[in-house]
Amino acid sequence: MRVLVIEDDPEVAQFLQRGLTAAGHEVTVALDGKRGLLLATTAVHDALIVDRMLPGVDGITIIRTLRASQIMQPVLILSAVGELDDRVDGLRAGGDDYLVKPFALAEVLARLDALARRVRDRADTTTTLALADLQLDLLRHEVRRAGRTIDLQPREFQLLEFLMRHARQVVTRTMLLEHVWGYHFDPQTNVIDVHISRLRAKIDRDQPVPLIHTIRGVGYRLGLG
Amino acid sequence: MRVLVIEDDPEVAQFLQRGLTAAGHEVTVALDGKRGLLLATTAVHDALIVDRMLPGVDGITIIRTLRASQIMQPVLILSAVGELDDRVDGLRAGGDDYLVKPFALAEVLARLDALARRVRDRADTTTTLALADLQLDLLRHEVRRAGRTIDLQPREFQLLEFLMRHARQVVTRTMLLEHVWGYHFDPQTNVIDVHISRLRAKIDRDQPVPLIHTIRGVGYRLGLG
DNA sequence: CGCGACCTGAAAGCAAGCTGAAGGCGACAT
DNA sequence: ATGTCGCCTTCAGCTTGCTTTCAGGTCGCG
Repeated sequence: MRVLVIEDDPEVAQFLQRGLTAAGHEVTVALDGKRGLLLATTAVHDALIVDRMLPGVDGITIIRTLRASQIMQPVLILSAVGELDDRVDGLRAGGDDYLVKPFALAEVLARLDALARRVRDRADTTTTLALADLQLDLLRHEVRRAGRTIDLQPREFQLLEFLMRHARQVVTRTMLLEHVWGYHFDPQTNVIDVHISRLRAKIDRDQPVPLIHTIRGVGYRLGLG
Repeated sequence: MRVLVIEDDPEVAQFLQRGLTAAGHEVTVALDGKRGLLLATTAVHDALIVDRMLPGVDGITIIRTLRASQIMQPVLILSAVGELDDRVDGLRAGGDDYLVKPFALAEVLARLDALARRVRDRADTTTTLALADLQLDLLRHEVRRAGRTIDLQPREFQLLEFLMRHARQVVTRTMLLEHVWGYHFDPQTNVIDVHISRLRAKIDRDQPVPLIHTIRGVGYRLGLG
């Protein structure tokens, strides 16, 4: 696991570097906020450990900046004892966990593992789209509703995939034509209606709760309610 | 900015009322939780200041109830000193910021501003139009008033969207004909009246505060008062 | 190479429900 | 008091979307 440590206290920094390296992680250390931010945005890491108090760019600011740039690596925040407001601010800014100095190495490792696990879980779900009791496995090319496997035609599968990637949002006919059919014009036929109808027959038929909803004059929406 | 203060200590309540009013805000005070919840759900506010400890309905309960009803006004929580778990609970329940007694007026004002800014930013990115307890989600094509989902016809939706994009402004009949109907002439019928009527029936019926107002001889205005 | 199964998209019939026109009533202002 | 303006209801026409059927094309298998 590649870990970036942003910590200005050289003693703490070295302690972390040694401990984490010994535990089999690959560690990069930044001794001030500016350099830390640079490394965080340019190099690749699996997790960040950031001190709350830093010279130059503040720890909270670093997290905020990263989150604003859609960089979602897990962040473990370090803080001096008893800084109550810090804790709240840190978590609000997008930190994932909090550790108060002084801390034991074992604790750092444990929290790091927990963060990594959380991220991994998140990553696993990217090959699988899910909504309510409907699941779509992209790798196995398989669709399930309420536990039953459902056979879909290629076009139907594409259609459902697009709908699930935009779950709960309204999807217009134009969007469907563009992304599912690859048309950049209106074919002047009711292809969409037909395939929605076929998809409905397989997904929603015999189900107590329909998932495909028509928004008259606009398009369709996949979701509850 | 309209602020609802829910605080049972009359001294603190008065302190806030005076200070906020002096700073140009419009302040409503509720001295107990029950009345506070009533006001929060019926009247319209830009922000709430809620005491953590209240007789009757608890502060955390109020927040939870509001959030469950999809009322997302920013909430600033007040709490006695050193109640650490409270702070966490409050934020978990959906509070936006925390202030520990005793506090300076300047701090209240600063946090209030910060909350307002944050909410404004949030609104920009989620493509959601909001006015009072009325929300219009363009992405999901969904309208909610006081937490209840409302079904609108396409034309009604367009009409409401236009009104919300010009909230608090007077919208003339000509503007509506042009932007909602696409007419560049007067159809000599009462189409607008009809649809305003239908919209009112869905938006304002059974609501304590009407949002659609007629400006006789001019047009309509969406807003309070 | 030929046959058959199957997928896809077009067309037509049908049902639902949205829209806009008209008329009567009520409210407001002068 | 009276006229004007706006509100609400009704109703018919028509748009919109759903479903079924059919034909062309493709792929796989023998």
